[in-house]
Amino acid sequence: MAKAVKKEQSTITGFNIDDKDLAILKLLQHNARITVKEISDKIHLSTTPVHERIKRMEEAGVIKQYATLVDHSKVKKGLMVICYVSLRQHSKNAGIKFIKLIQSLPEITECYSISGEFDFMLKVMAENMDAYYDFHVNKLSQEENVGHVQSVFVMGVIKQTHVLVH
Amino acid sequence: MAKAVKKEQSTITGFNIDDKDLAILKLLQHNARITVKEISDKIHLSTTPVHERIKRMEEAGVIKQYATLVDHSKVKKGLMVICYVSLRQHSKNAGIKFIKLIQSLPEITECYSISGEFDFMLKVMAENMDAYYDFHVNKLSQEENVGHVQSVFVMGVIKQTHVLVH
DNA sequence: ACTGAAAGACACAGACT
DNA sequence: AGTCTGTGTCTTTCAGT
Repeated sequence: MAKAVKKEQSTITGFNIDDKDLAILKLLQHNARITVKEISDKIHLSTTPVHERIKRMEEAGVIKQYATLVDHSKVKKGLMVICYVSLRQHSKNAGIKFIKLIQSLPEITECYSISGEFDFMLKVMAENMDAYYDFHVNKLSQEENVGHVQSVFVMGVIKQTHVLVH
Repeated sequence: MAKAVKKEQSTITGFNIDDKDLAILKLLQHNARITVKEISDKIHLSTTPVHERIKRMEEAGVIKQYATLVDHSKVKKGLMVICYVSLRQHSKNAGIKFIKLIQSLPEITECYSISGEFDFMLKVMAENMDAYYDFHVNKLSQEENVGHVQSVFVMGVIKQTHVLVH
Protein backbone atom coordinates (compact mmCIF):
# COMPACT_ATOMS: atom_id res chain seq x y z
CA MET A 1 0.00 0.00 0.00
CA ALA A 2 1.24 3.46 -0.90
CA LYS A 3 2.49 5.79 1.78
CA ALA A 4 0.08 8.46 2.95
CA VAL A 5 0.48 11.97 1.56
CA LYS A 6 2.84 14.10 3.64
CA LYS A 7 1.63 17.03 5.69
CA GLU A 8 2.05 20.42 4.01
CA GLN A 9 5.53 21.69 4.72
CA SER A 10 8.20 24.11 3.59
CA THR A 11 10.78 22.00 1.85
CA ILE A 12 12.91 24.40 -0.16
CA THR A 13 16.28 23.40 1.20
CA GLY A 14 15.54 19.88 2.26
CA PHE A 15 14.64 21.29 5.66
CA ASN A 16 11.06 20.84 6.72
CA ILE A 17 9.50 23.65 8.69
CA ASP A 18 6.24 22.61 10.25
CA ASP A 19 3.56 24.64 11.98
CA LYS A 20 5.20 24.32 15.39
CA ASP A 21 8.46 25.68 13.99
CA LEU A 22 6.56 28.57 12.44
CA ALA A 23 4.85 29.29 15.77
CA ILE A 24 8.27 29.41 17.46
CA LEU A 25 9.66 31.67 14.72
CA LYS A 26 6.71 34.01 15.02
CA LEU A 27 7.43 34.56 18.70
CA LEU A 28 11.21 34.83 18.26
CA GLN A 29 10.92 37.34 15.42
CA HIS A 30 9.24 39.84 17.71
CA ASN A 31 11.40 39.17 20.75
CA ALA A 32 14.70 37.34 20.44
CA ARG A 33 15.18 37.40 24.21
CA ILE A 34 11.98 35.52 24.99
CA THR A 35 12.74 32.49 27.16
CA VAL A 36 12.33 28.96 25.88
CA LYS A 37 9.98 28.38 28.79
CA GLU A 38 7.71 31.23 27.71
CA ILE A 39 7.62 29.91 24.14
CA SER A 40 6.76 26.41 25.36
CA ASP A 41 3.94 27.76 27.54
CA LYS A 42 2.49 29.74 24.63
CA ILE A 43 2.57 26.94 22.09
CA HIS A 44 1.60 24.25 24.64
CA LEU A 45 4.74 22.13 24.50
CA SER A 46 7.43 21.33 27.05
CA THR A 47 10.80 23.06 26.90
CA THR A 48 12.77 20.15 25.43
CA PRO A 49 11.19 20.02 21.95
CA VAL A 50 11.16 23.83 21.74
CA HIS A 51 14.83 23.88 22.62
CA GLU A 52 15.58 21.19 20.03
CA ARG A 53 13.55 22.89 17.30
CA ILE A 54 15.30 26.21 17.85
CA LYS A 55 18.71 24.53 17.66
CA ARG A 56 17.67 22.71 14.50
CA MET A 57 16.56 25.96 12.86
CA GLU A 58 19.77 27.70 13.90
CA GLU A 59 21.88 24.93 12.39
CA ALA A 60 19.80 24.80 9.20
CA GLY A 61 20.26 28.56 8.77
CA VAL A 62 16.53 29.26 8.97
CA ILE A 63 17.38 31.46 11.94
CA LYS A 64 20.13 33.70 10.60
CA GLN A 65 20.77 35.86 13.64
CA TYR A 66 19.48 37.18 16.93
CA ALA A 67 19.86 40.91 16.45
CA THR A 68 19.39 43.90 18.70
CA LEU A 69 17.93 46.80 16.73
CA VAL A 70 19.16 50.20 17.81
CA ASP A 71 17.38 53.50 17.15
CA HIS A 72 19.55 55.13 14.50
CA SER A 73 18.67 58.66 15.55
CA LYS A 74 19.92 57.92 19.08
CA VAL A 75 23.36 56.69 18.07
CA LYS A 76 24.37 59.57 15.78
CA LYS A 77 23.08 58.05 12.55
CA GLY A 78 20.31 60.51 11.83
CA LEU A 79 20.55 60.43 8.03
CA MET A 80 19.43 57.55 5.82
CA VAL A 81 20.25 57.65 2.12
CA ILE A 82 19.40 55.29 -0.71
CA CYS A 83 22.31 55.33 -3.08
CA TYR A 84 22.38 53.94 -6.62
CA VAL A 85 25.65 52.94 -8.20
CA SER A 86 26.55 51.87 -11.71
CA LEU A 87 29.95 50.39 -12.46
CA ARG A 88 32.15 51.35 -15.41
CA GLN A 89 33.35 47.84 -15.92
CA HIS A 90 31.51 44.60 -15.24
CA SER A 91 34.24 41.98 -15.25
CA LYS A 92 34.26 39.41 -12.47
CA ASN A 93 37.35 40.86 -10.81
CA ALA A 94 36.02 44.41 -10.95
CA GLY A 95 32.83 43.20 -9.32
CA ILE A 96 34.69 41.42 -6.52
CA LYS A 97 36.74 44.52 -5.85
CA PHE A 98 33.59 46.62 -5.57
CA ILE A 99 31.94 44.12 -3.24
CA LYS A 100 34.98 44.17 -0.97
CA LEU A 101 34.73 47.96 -0.79
CA ILE A 102 31.02 47.68 0.12
CA GLN A 103 31.80 45.17 2.88
CA SER A 104 34.53 47.37 4.33
CA LEU A 105 32.43 50.54 4.65
CA PRO A 106 30.37 50.54 7.87
CA GLU A 107 28.14 53.39 6.61
CA ILE A 108 26.69 50.93 4.09
CA THR A 109 24.20 48.74 5.92
CA GLU A 110 22.62 47.14 2.87
CA CYS A 111 23.62 46.48 -0.71
CA TYR A 112 21.61 44.77 -3.42
CA SER A 113 22.37 43.90 -7.00
CA ILE A 114 19.36 45.18 -8.93
CA SER A 115 17.64 45.23 -12.30
CA GLY A 116 17.35 48.52 -14.19
CA GLU A 117 19.72 51.29 -15.21
CA PHE A 118 21.90 51.02 -12.08
CA ASP A 119 23.85 47.98 -10.93
CA PHE A 120 23.54 48.31 -7.15
CA MET A 121 21.33 49.87 -4.56
CA LEU A 122 22.91 50.82 -1.24
CA LYS A 123 21.38 51.89 2.05
CA VAL A 124 23.73 54.31 3.75
CA MET A 125 23.47 55.53 7.36
CA ALA A 126 25.34 58.70 8.25
CA GLU A 127 25.46 61.14 11.13
CA ASN A 128 24.48 64.11 8.95
CA MET A 129 24.83 65.60 5.48
CA ASP A 130 28.50 66.46 5.98
CA ALA A 131 29.27 62.87 6.91
CA TYR A 132 27.32 61.62 3.90
CA TYR A 133 29.17 64.00 1.58
CA ASP A 134 32.44 62.71 2.96
CA PHE A 135 31.29 59.13 2.38
CA HIS A 136 30.18 59.94 -1.17
CA VAL A 137 33.27 61.83 -2.29
CA ASN A 138 36.08 60.28 -0.30
CA LYS A 139 34.96 56.68 0.14
CA LEU A 140 32.52 55.57 -2.54
CA SER A 141 33.59 57.64 -5.54
CA GLN A 142 37.20 57.01 -4.64
CA GLU A 143 36.86 53.59 -6.24
CA GLU A 144 37.82 54.03 -9.91
CA ASN A 145 35.26 51.51 -11.15
CA VAL A 146 32.34 53.45 -9.67
CA GLY A 147 30.57 55.25 -12.52
CA HIS A 148 27.29 57.04 -11.89
CA VAL A 149 26.07 57.57 -8.35
CA GLN A 150 22.59 58.84 -7.51
CA SER A 151 21.42 59.66 -3.99
CA VAL A 152 17.84 59.55 -2.78
CA PHE A 153 17.31 60.94 0.70
CA VAL A 154 14.96 59.31 3.16
CA MET A 155 12.75 61.94 4.74
CA GLY A 156 10.69 59.64 6.90
CA VAL A 157 10.43 56.03 8.00
CA ILE A 158 6.85 54.82 7.52
CA LYS A 159 7.42 51.13 8.19
CA GLN A 160 10.42 49.03 9.10
CA THR A 161 10.15 45.39 10.02
CA HIS A 162 11.96 42.11 9.48
CA VAL A 163 8.92 39.95 10.14
CA LEU A 164 8.55 37.37 7.38
CA VAL A 165 6.51 34.72 9.17
CA HIS A 166 2.89 35.63 9.90
CA MET B 1 33.15 78.13 40.55
CA ALA B 2 31.93 76.84 37.18
CA LYS B 3 31.08 73.21 36.74
CA ALA B 4 33.70 71.07 34.99
CA VAL B 5 33.19 70.22 31.32
CA LYS B 6 31.20 67.05 30.81
CA LYS B 7 32.69 63.93 29.31
CA GLU B 8 31.99 63.47 25.60
CA GLN B 9 28.67 61.76 25.22
CA SER B 10 25.74 61.21 22.89
CA THR B 11 23.12 63.58 24.12
CA ILE B 12 20.63 63.89 21.28
CA THR B 13 17.52 62.97 23.23
CA GLY B 14 18.64 63.96 26.68
CA PHE B 15 19.88 60.40 27.14
CA ASN B 16 23.57 59.98 27.64
CA ILE B 17 25.19 56.96 26.08
CA ASP B 18 28.69 56.40 27.39
CA ASP B 19 31.43 54.06 26.25
CA LYS B 20 30.22 51.23 28.46
CA ASP B 21 26.74 51.46 26.97
CA LEU B 22 28.25 51.39 23.50
CA ALA B 23 30.30 48.32 24.41
CA ILE B 24 27.12 46.58 25.57
CA LEU B 25 25.25 47.62 22.41
CA LYS B 26 28.07 46.35 20.24
CA LEU B 27 27.76 42.89 21.74
CA LEU B 28 23.96 42.85 21.74
CA GLN B 29 23.73 43.97 18.10
CA HIS B 30 25.51 40.83 16.95
CA ASN B 31 23.79 38.45 19.35
CA ALA B 32 20.60 39.45 21.14
CA ARG B 33 20.58 36.18 23.10
CA ILE B 34 23.98 36.73 24.69
CA THR B 35 23.70 36.41 28.49
CA VAL B 36 24.14 39.38 30.79
CA LYS B 37 26.86 37.39 32.50
CA GLU B 38 28.80 36.96 29.26
CA ILE B 39 28.55 40.69 28.54
CA SER B 40 29.76 41.54 32.04
CA ASP B 41 32.71 39.19 31.70
CA LYS B 42 33.69 40.72 28.36
CA ILE B 43 33.47 44.34 29.43
CA HIS B 44 34.90 43.64 32.91
CA LEU B 45 31.92 44.66 35.00
CA SER B 46 29.62 42.72 37.30
CA THR B 47 26.15 41.72 36.15
CA THR B 48 24.26 44.38 38.11
CA PRO B 49 25.39 47.48 36.18
CA VAL B 50 25.13 45.66 32.85
CA HIS B 51 21.61 44.64 33.70
CA GLU B 52 20.70 48.19 34.74
CA ARG B 53 22.28 49.77 31.66
CA ILE B 54 20.40 47.43 29.33
CA LYS B 55 17.12 48.23 31.06
CA ARG B 56 17.87 51.95 30.86
CA MET B 57 18.57 51.71 27.13
CA GLU B 58 15.40 49.69 26.56
CA GLU B 59 13.31 52.27 28.39
CA ALA B 60 14.97 55.18 26.60
CA GLY B 61 14.24 53.54 23.25
CA VAL B 62 17.90 53.27 22.31
CA ILE B 63 17.28 49.54 22.08
CA LYS B 64 14.24 49.31 19.81
CA GLN B 65 13.84 45.56 19.62
CA TYR B 66 15.43 42.17 20.05
CA ALA B 67 14.76 40.60 16.67
CA THR B 68 15.27 37.16 15.24
CA LEU B 69 16.29 37.40 11.59
CA VAL B 70 14.97 34.62 9.42
CA ASP B 71 16.42 33.54 6.07
CA HIS B 72 13.82 34.78 3.58
CA SER B 73 14.59 32.09 1.03
CA LYS B 74 13.83 29.41 3.62
CA VAL B 75 10.39 30.68 4.57
CA LYS B 76 8.92 31.02 1.07
CA LYS B 77 9.90 34.64 0.54
CA GLY B 78 12.38 34.16 -2.25
CA LEU B 79 11.67 37.39 -4.13
CA MET B 80 12.70 40.85 -2.96
CA VAL B 81 11.42 43.88 -4.86
CA ILE B 82 12.08 47.58 -4.42
CA CYS B 83 8.90 49.35 -5.32
CA TYR B 84 8.48 53.09 -5.98
CA VAL B 85 5.13 54.72 -5.55
CA SER B 86 3.89 58.18 -6.34
CA LEU B 87 0.53 59.36 -5.06
CA ARG B 88 -2.08 61.20 -7.12
CA GLN B 89 -3.11 63.40 -4.28
CA HIS B 90 -0.98 64.64 -1.40
CA SER B 91 -3.50 65.87 1.14
CA LYS B 92 -3.00 64.85 4.75
CA ASN B 93 -5.96 62.48 4.78
CA ALA B 94 -4.92 60.82 1.53
CA GLY B 95 -1.45 60.30 3.00
CA ILE B 96 -2.83 58.77 6.19
CA LYS B 97 -5.00 56.40 4.15
CA PHE B 98 -1.98 55.27 2.14
CA ILE B 99 0.11 54.75 5.26
CA LYS B 100 -2.63 52.58 6.77
CA LEU B 101 -2.60 50.45 3.63
CA ILE B 102 1.19 50.08 3.88
CA GLN B 103 0.95 49.01 7.52
CA SER B 104 -1.72 46.45 6.75
CA LEU B 105 0.17 44.65 3.97
CA PRO B 106 2.61 42.05 5.38
CA GLU B 107 4.46 41.78 2.05
CA ILE B 108 5.77 45.31 2.65
CA THR B 109 8.61 45.09 5.15
CA GLU B 110 9.91 48.63 4.73
CA CYS B 111 8.52 51.93 3.55
CA TYR B 112 10.29 55.27 3.36
CA SER B 113 9.14 58.69 2.33
CA ILE B 114 11.79 59.85 -0.12
CA SER B 115 13.08 62.79 -2.13
CA GLY B 116 12.92 62.68 -5.94
CA GLU B 117 10.24 61.92 -8.50
CA PHE B 118 8.49 59.27 -6.37
CA ASP B 119 6.92 59.77 -2.98
CA PHE B 120 7.66 56.43 -1.35
CA MET B 121 10.07 53.56 -1.59
CA LEU B 122 8.84 50.13 -0.49
CA LYS B 123 10.70 46.90 0.12
CA VAL B 124 8.41 44.02 -0.74
CA MET B 125 9.03 40.35 0.04
CA ALA B 126 7.08 37.78 -1.95
CA GLU B 127 7.14 34.05 -2.52
CA ASN B 128 7.63 34.38 -6.28
CA MET B 129 6.74 36.52 -9.28
CA ASP B 130 3.13 35.39 -9.29
CA ALA B 131 2.73 36.44 -5.69
CA TYR B 132 4.38 39.78 -6.43
CA TYR B 133 2.11 40.36 -9.41
CA ASP B 134 -0.88 39.65 -7.20
CA PHE B 135 0.43 42.11 -4.62
CA HIS B 136 1.02 44.76 -7.29
CA VAL B 137 -2.30 44.50 -9.08
CA ASN B 138 -4.72 43.43 -6.37
CA LYS B 139 -3.32 45.03 -3.26
CA LEU B 140 -1.15 48.06 -3.98
CA SER B 141 -2.74 49.43 -7.17
CA GLN B 142 -6.16 48.75 -5.71
CA GLU B 143 -5.77 51.95 -3.70
CA GLU B 144 -7.21 54.73 -5.86
CA ASN B 145 -4.66 57.31 -4.69
CA VAL B 146 -1.72 55.23 -5.91
CA GLY B 147 -0.43 56.81 -9.14
CA HIS B 148 2.77 55.56 -10.72
CA VAL B 149 4.39 52.37 -9.48
CA GLN B 150 7.83 51.23 -10.55
CA SER B 151 9.37 47.91 -9.58
CA VAL B 152 13.07 47.18 -9.31
CA PHE B 153 13.93 43.54 -8.75
CA VAL B 154 16.67 42.48 -6.37
CA MET B 155 18.87 39.91 -8.06
CA GLY B 156 21.35 39.42 -5.25
CA VAL B 157 21.99 40.42 -1.64
CA ILE B 158 25.54 41.71 -1.30
CA LYS B 159 25.33 43.05 2.24
CA GLN B 160 22.63 43.18 4.87
CA THR B 161 23.28 44.35 8.39
CA HIS B 162 21.63 46.40 11.12
CA VAL B 163 24.88 47.20 12.92
CA LEU B 164 25.07 50.92 13.63
CA VAL B 165 27.49 50.94 16.56
CA HIS B 166 31.10 50.13 15.72
C1' DA C 1 27.99 53.67 40.00
C1' DC C 2 29.86 49.70 41.29
C1' DT C 3 30.73 44.82 43.91
C1' DG C 4 29.16 40.63 46.03
C1' DA C 5 25.77 37.50 47.62
C1' DA C 6 21.64 34.95 47.49
C1' DA C 7 16.90 33.32 45.89
C1' DG C 8 14.36 31.97 42.35
C1' DA C 9 13.95 30.95 37.43
C1' DC C 10 15.77 28.94 33.44
C1' DA C 11 18.59 26.07 30.20
C1' DC C 12 19.91 21.90 28.93
C1' DA C 13 20.69 16.95 29.16
C1' DG C 14 19.08 12.27 30.49
C1' DA C 15 15.74 8.63 31.23
C1' DC C 16 11.57 7.31 29.71
C1' DT C 17 6.87 6.89 26.99
C1' DA D 1 8.31 13.47 18.75
C1' DG D 2 7.04 14.29 23.04
C1' DT D 3 6.87 14.57 28.78
C1' DC D 4 9.15 14.65 33.20
C1' DT D 5 12.92 15.46 36.24
C1' DG D 6 17.36 16.95 37.94
C1' DT D 7 21.68 19.78 37.91
C1' DG D 8 24.24 23.59 36.94
C1' DT D 9 23.99 28.29 35.40
C1' DC D 10 21.87 32.72 34.86
C1' DT D 11 18.78 36.56 36.10
C1' DT D 12 17.42 39.77 39.17
C1' DT D 13 17.18 42.07 43.56
C1' DC D 14 19.21 43.81 47.74
C1' DA D 15 22.67 45.25 51.12
C1' DG D 16 26.89 47.47 51.32
C1' DT D 17 31.02 50.44 49.61
